[in-house]
Amino acid sequence: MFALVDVNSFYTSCETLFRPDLQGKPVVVVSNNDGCIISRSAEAKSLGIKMGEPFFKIKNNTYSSRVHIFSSNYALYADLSERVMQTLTAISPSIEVYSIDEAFVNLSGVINCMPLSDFGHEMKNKVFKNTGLTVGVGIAQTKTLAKLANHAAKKWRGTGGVVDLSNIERQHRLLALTSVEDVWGVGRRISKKLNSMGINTALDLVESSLWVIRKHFNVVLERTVRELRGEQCLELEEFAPAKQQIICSRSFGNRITQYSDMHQAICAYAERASEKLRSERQFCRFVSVFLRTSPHADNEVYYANQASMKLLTPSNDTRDIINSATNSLKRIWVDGHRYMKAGVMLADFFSNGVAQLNLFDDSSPRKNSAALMEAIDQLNNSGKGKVWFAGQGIEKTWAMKREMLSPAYTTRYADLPVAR
DNA sequence: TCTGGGGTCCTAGGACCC
DNA sequence: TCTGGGGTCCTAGGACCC
Repeated sequence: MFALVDVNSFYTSCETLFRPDLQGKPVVVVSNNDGCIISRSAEAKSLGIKMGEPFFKIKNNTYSSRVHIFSSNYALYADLSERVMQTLTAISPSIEVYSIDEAFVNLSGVINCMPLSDFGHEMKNKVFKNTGLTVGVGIAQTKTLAKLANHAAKKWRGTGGVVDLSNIERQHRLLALTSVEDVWGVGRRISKKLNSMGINTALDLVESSLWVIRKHFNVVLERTVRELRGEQCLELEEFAPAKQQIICSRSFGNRITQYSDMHQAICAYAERASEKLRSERQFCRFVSVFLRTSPHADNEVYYANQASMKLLTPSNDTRDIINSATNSLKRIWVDGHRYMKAGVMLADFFSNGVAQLNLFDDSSPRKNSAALMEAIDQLNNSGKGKVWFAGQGIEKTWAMKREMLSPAYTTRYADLPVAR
């Protein structure tokens, strides 16, 4: 048995946690660069504010003066997420952290101690006690069914935020009430195609033949159907598998038109990507850079391009990554565009041990590279100060917009809330 | 004026091998 | 006239997730 536990309106709840005056009011969090709505309090939802809606479009709506808006504060959300996960880890056999605000919990053996829904309430109460955040809990035989149960726990107040789907009849009743697009793994495209085949509810999907699903779609959807039937196809992944790619990309606060600005941005992204790579204890051989103008600007020529390089030897030295990223940038930069976004992608990873020197590589690996990178990472993680490579510059005129950012309540001494 | 930032998996098709 | 039957690896693109 699995439980899926997730925090209600996670980002928004993190914000109101430290602003009790805003509880019960419409609150939203917008994406990086203050672009789109990405989290809404219940009150904001009932105003009709949609997920993913561009912020500038609702800015001047009649209700907007009543809505409290926050820029994304990932330092805050990541810290609170960790506290939620720690609480769940402490009381359950094992968990898989699935995203910043949700986890699958392994419930094996729990049934010998107490009814599963009681355990669900216990998780909910413990998380609330430790963090002040409210979670929803869905319990079932497979991950996909647990997701469905969680969905129901959110939707119907009478459930008290916990739904146990162990009972097959209850399962079928819920399947009949759920439309296919609310099933985990069924997105917009597939649900449209399913609808055209007369498959509208999750129950329709469960009752359709596996052969037909496999023929018209693929093995992924077949697995979803099996999971909805109670056949476990997806395991609990307690330990995150090694990443296959690392991307660092951002939209710019203002459009970039100067090469020197773009060069700075690419250096900054390359540096951040290298940090992530080292924290994964990996070395990469593939470094790619992309940039693009706005796809929404009708009166401008759209330009998007990407270039990549293969390093002769796998590396996680920031200097190597910056070198090859800026080399690629030179090849795709075109004057005269108003660039909106750019990024750096790393791939083709090697673990420490298998990094092998290239027979024909003239340049020997950099001396003391590992020690230097470790020193930099330690300085930057110590809270004592920040060092960076000169390429990214000091005045980052291209940096993203975060005009409504809340304090780093839990991760910066100066921002600690004061209790009176 | 203004539209996020990450990821994964699968499939089809091309190039190549014997 | 007539052209097999296996494979592998790589890439691009499409679908999905949060």
